[in-house]
Amino acid sequence: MDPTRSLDLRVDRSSPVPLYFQLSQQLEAAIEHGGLTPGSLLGNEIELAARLGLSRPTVRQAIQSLVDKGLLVRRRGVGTQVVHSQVKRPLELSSLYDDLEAAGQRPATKVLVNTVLPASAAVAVALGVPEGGDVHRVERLRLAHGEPMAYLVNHLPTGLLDLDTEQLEATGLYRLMRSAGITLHSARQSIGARAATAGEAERLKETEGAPLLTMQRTTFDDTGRAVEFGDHIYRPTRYSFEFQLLVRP
Amino acid sequence: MDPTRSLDLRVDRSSPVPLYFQLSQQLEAAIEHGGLTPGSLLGNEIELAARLGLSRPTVRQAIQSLVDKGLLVRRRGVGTQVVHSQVKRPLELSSLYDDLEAAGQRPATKVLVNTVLPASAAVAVALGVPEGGDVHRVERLRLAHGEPMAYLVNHLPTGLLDLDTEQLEATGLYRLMRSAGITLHSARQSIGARAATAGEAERLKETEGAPLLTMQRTTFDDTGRAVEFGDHIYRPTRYSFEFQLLVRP
DNA sequence: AAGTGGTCTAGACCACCCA
DNA sequence: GGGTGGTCTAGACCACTTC
Repeated sequence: MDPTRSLDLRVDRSSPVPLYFQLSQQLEAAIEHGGLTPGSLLGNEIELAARLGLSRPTVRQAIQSLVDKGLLVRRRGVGTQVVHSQVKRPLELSSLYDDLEAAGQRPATKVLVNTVLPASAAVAVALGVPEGGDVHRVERLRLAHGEPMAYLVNHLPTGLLDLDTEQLEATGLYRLMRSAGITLHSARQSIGARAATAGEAERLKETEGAPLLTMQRTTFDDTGRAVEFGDHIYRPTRYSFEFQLLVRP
Repeated sequence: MDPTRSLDLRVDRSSPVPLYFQLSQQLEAAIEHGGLTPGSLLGNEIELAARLGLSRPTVRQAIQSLVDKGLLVRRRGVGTQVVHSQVKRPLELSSLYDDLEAAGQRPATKVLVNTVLPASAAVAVALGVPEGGDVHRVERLRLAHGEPMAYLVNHLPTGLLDLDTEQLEATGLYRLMRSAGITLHSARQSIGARAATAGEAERLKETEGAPLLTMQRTTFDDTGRAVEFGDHIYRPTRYSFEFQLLVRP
């Protein structure tokens, strides 16, 4: 019992890293690497706090962060248990570029359009800018192994970001935004499907009428400004949306 | 400044509802109803705590829960701000039934198959049960306004739940599971698209080759057991997946 | 320099679960 | 009844932002 006993947990009080974070990282690593097996009960919080020389609230904060990630479950009167695996990561604001890179696909991007033009009505509504005002428009073709995977149309407000075509081909849009100091906060997404038009079919090497996976997304920064509106189509034989959801308690 | 001053916040110490929760509910209601407008800065935590007769950690817990919901943003050295709207709810483990009901569509369900049979290899892997062992299989057609919207195939382990056909037609599977005492914890989803087969087209009143939206989902309870595996197809002209994502800080 | 949130402590009592 | 997590207090010091 109390598998944390054999874990060599320790905190460094001279580190600038918060104590609760040091602890949660070590517990997460132990869960990842098998030191804490699924289903096992952690020892109680008070004893754990005493062993580490921490206060109980600090230990609770560490444990709570792992509960929020779905790695641990607490039951009153019972204890804290490691979730029976299969749970990996909750959904993040995913970037196709990052997804492909994580899958070892070495994505390539062709920037087809990179311009500034007047906002259409739909774009103006999505971004919260005046209709007819200037917005960036970027059209990109994303390829993996030389095969087209997705056709990405994005609109962005002007003045937020330099949209350099070379950078757009070297990385993803989200990384560009983050490195420009934009703090992404939330996004509203809609995923659907429809038949390819003749033009879409040609760009994606599909046939007219072939099923396409579609996504529309508006992304907001932490002040609530819309910073990006995307209208994307994917070849469903090459791409699907995979994600993990946590039920909020 | 400090718009919380005009808000008539109060807590009831005789209530069994936690104080931090009482406070977070009142703040959330104020955000919802316009008492706290987007962008406005809440007064500082210490003063708020003093005004309510609470300790600072309790007030922080209330505020933190709204930060987790994406309604507030904290900035060190600055203060706590109401997010500029447009943010509504983060993604939840959605039930098609609930989604339709929320949209005022009064969904109808036809149970086409409700049986127990040996698990196929794919079902066995998804549910973590032995191949060839007994599992429930449920096939349902979901309709709105008399039009078919989705064809739902679900497999469940036996022994968890009574699957009564009448109840399945009156409500959603998730509600049945919850009322059977199952605590849903997480789900792994995959959303894609493909062309309809002849059989699928007939069931959904589409034509062969028409684009379909597909979802596969495995749902886990809080012990990590797989409690449900679903393989669903949707008519993309009638249904799309809409959701809000929060970026984890 | 002043004000904010971020972290941390050392206690306390309660509600719930299980034997 | 004994042990668990859930809630709560009244302080303290620090890091960061803004002026």
